[in-house]
Amino acid sequence: MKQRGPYAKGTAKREEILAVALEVVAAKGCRNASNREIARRVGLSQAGLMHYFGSREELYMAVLDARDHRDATAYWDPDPSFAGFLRVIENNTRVPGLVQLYVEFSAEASIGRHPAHDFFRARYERVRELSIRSVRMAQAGGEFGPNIDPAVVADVIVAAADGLQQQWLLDRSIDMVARLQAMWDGMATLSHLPDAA
Amino acid sequence: MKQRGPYAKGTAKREEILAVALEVVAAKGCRNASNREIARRVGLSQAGLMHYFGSREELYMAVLDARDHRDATAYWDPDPSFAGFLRVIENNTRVPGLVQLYVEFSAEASIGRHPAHDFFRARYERVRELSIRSVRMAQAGGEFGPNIDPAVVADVIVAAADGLQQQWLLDRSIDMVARLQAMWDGMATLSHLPDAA
DNA sequence: GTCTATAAAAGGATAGAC
DNA sequence: GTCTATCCTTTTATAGAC
Repeated sequence: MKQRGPYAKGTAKREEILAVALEVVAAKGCRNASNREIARRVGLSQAGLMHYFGSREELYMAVLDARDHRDATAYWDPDPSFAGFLRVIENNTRVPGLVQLYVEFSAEASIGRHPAHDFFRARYERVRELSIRSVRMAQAGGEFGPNIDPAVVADVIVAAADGLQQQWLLDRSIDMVARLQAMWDGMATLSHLPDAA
Repeated sequence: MKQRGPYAKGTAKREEILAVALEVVAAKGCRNASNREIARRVGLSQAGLMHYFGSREELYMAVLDARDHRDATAYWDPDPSFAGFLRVIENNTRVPGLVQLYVEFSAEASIGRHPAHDFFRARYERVRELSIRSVRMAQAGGEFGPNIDPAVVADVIVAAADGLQQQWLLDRSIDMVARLQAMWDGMATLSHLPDAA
């Protein structure tokens, strides 16, 4: 995985910036994190930082994108099921900075003309498709019955995961995985009934 | 309900400020809304605005608090059930500014030392209790069976509602009520099984 | 690739007059 | 209650040297 050639240093620095950005966000929140402080902590001037990421928004998008790629490699790709999804959530409890950034920045970006608006819309579509796929897998395996719309289940699963992350930020004792599991079981049961949604 | 006496004008102005704050947040998002613009739109100087609300955070807390009181009066108090909860959600689709503010500001406040941190923790506790109560009511009425922890259901319901609001901000065609209803039905079904959570 | 310097704006908050 | 005036801070972003 190691980078070679003339870009090795630049790539390493980029990685370092992404990591430090996360620390600052974890400590002060995304709204009150500043490029200046991230630059200072990474041993760069603010202008130096902007050389790597053209704007605050691009930086945060890059952080979240890197996370998604790591999660895909570690959890989704080897196991594109609900169990894999739960592992992603469980892993999130180890990176509170990322959860803080995701919750805060995606909320900020939900306004119409935000620079990251399309980024989050596209991300949501992707996650939704993955989630639908996991429901279909469960249907194929018999865990879920046929009498439920996978899209409805997927939307609710993703929504609950997002909402639980908000709750978890306020109270770290919340067991996100257990609650998602209970919900999944409920929807699975419902899907076997003849008159399900 | 009309205010009398020496505070009538001050109260009316407060109300006006709360409403205008909402418009600005709806248009630019909570992060990029400024006290200056809110003040300008309400025909006040920024210093004048600060006379009513000591800080940006207090203003936004007041907006959300007023909403909660309205919702309680209109929906919760007459009907503290899941149906009442759904009516609150359905009503939210008519006030996108409030949803934007809630999602964005609560995310910002989830950081430890934020001025509104305690406000949101307390609010979450309140909503959670209400939600638990609605599950217990459903158990008493037989819609829910006894084999499920009302707190687990309540947490997931609240989480899904929050998460669906995020989704809805990005895509207004999402039917939050239908999805919450499907989820509720799933948990209800599960609760009748002997081996539920 | 990194810095210095600086722009240019906006932010929240306060003091004190009326 | 409201304004003017002002403060100080902070922000992102750019220009141009090295």
